[in-house]
Amino acid sequence: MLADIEKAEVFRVLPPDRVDRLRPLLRECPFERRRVLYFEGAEASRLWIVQQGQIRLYKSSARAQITTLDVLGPGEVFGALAPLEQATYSTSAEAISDGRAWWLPRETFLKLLGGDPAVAVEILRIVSRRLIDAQERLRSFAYDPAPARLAQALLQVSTDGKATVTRRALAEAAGTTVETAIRVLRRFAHDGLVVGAVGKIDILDRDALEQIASGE
Amino acid sequence: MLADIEKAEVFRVLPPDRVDRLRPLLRECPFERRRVLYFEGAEASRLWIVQQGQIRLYKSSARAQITTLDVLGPGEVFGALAPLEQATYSTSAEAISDGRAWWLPRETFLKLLGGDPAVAVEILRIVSRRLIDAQERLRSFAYDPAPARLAQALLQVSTDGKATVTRRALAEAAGTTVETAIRVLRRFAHDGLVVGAVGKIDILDRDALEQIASGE
DNA sequence: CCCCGGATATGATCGAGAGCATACCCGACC
DNA sequence: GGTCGGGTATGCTCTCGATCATATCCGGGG
Repeated sequence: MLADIEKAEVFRVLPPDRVDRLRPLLRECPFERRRVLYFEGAEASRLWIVQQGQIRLYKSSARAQITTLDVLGPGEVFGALAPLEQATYSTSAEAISDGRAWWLPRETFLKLLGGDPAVAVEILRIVSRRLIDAQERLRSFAYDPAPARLAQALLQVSTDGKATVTRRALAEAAGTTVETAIRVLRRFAHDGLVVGAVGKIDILDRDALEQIASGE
Repeated sequence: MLADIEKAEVFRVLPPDRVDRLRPLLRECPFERRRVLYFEGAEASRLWIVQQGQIRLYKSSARAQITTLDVLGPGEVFGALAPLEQATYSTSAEAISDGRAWWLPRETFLKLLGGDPAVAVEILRIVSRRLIDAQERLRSFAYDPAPARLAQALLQVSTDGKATVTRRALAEAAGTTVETAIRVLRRFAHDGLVVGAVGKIDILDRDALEQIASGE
């Protein structure tokens, strides 16, 4: 839970008085698990900031194939980040837990961007980091086998050795199928690397997983 | 060939006098085909701008597996784009033709960024677009079969129905092997979609290729 | 002129993983 | 208590594409 937007990654850089002027412009929006905040292709009218809970950004193809691109937690921004002409969301956004978000109109955000280099540089920093991540995942998707990608996804979502995540969610983050995710995780469990339960995986041997994640 | 940097995507937004002050800070650097401008992981000390020729950004894994992430032409920027603390290049950059580039020191660029919202917003626009592309490619790599990815790569690099590209280069852009690229392109040729030569592919049926690229 | 490296081409093999079917478990809800 | 849906589990099959091997063509350099 994030008490205030002054802690959010976008607005950290602003002096307190600037944040104060911003506060009345923000709307709050509670969301429940599975709620889709927006779909890919819709008009990108809002910049969102997670206050509480988690949001995943994903893309879907034909035949219900889904790729999870990013999972965001409190303080992280998403939505109408790009100052591009064609203002449509490039991904869909779905809540993976109950929570709460702020949003502000794209226009307001763009004005903010153009008015203050600090904000623009901060957003650039955020987007750059995501680009670098995406490029690394691209390399991984091109050449790493499914177990490596699953190990990466698992390490990614785990916080201190524990991951609350279904096999399906892992599969969608790793670009594979539920069946493969289940089989690979069973093998990990058999080899003593993890212990699995329903919707939950505990990591026993992080080093070994990292080994596998980096391609043996 | 780009006559002047005022046409480059980064500096388009600057008024002429700002560009004039910038000009003395730029260095020129000629490069020949296959020259590597920098390697992934090296200190990101320069922002580069293509003046003439083409540069590809790529990542390599173990066993000489290479993924081409982007191909840049005149006016496009690359290199130390991200205002992050750990200033290392996140990809390698190699010339795929003879050409020429400008560069300016990362510090100079960062000062420029912080000093002018217009520049920061422009860079943000560029990086955002690349992020959106990378995300779409990620989806594609996760689920599209090799022929679809190859068709995409071919359409990407072709300029009005003609592509000057080797099978290997296409394979590296599509995340597959040379052999597969060759076989798939042969099939395309057999089906009358393209005609191939050494280092060159002409598109005959763009619609059909787009059909295949989007997953049949 | 010969040699070498890179590009294209093609055959043979083989395995990872997708796809499909089925089954079990369990919590939610009627 | 019964039903239903989602998550996990497992077997079987089959295809795509990676891998390995080999061959041809061609341009450039000694």
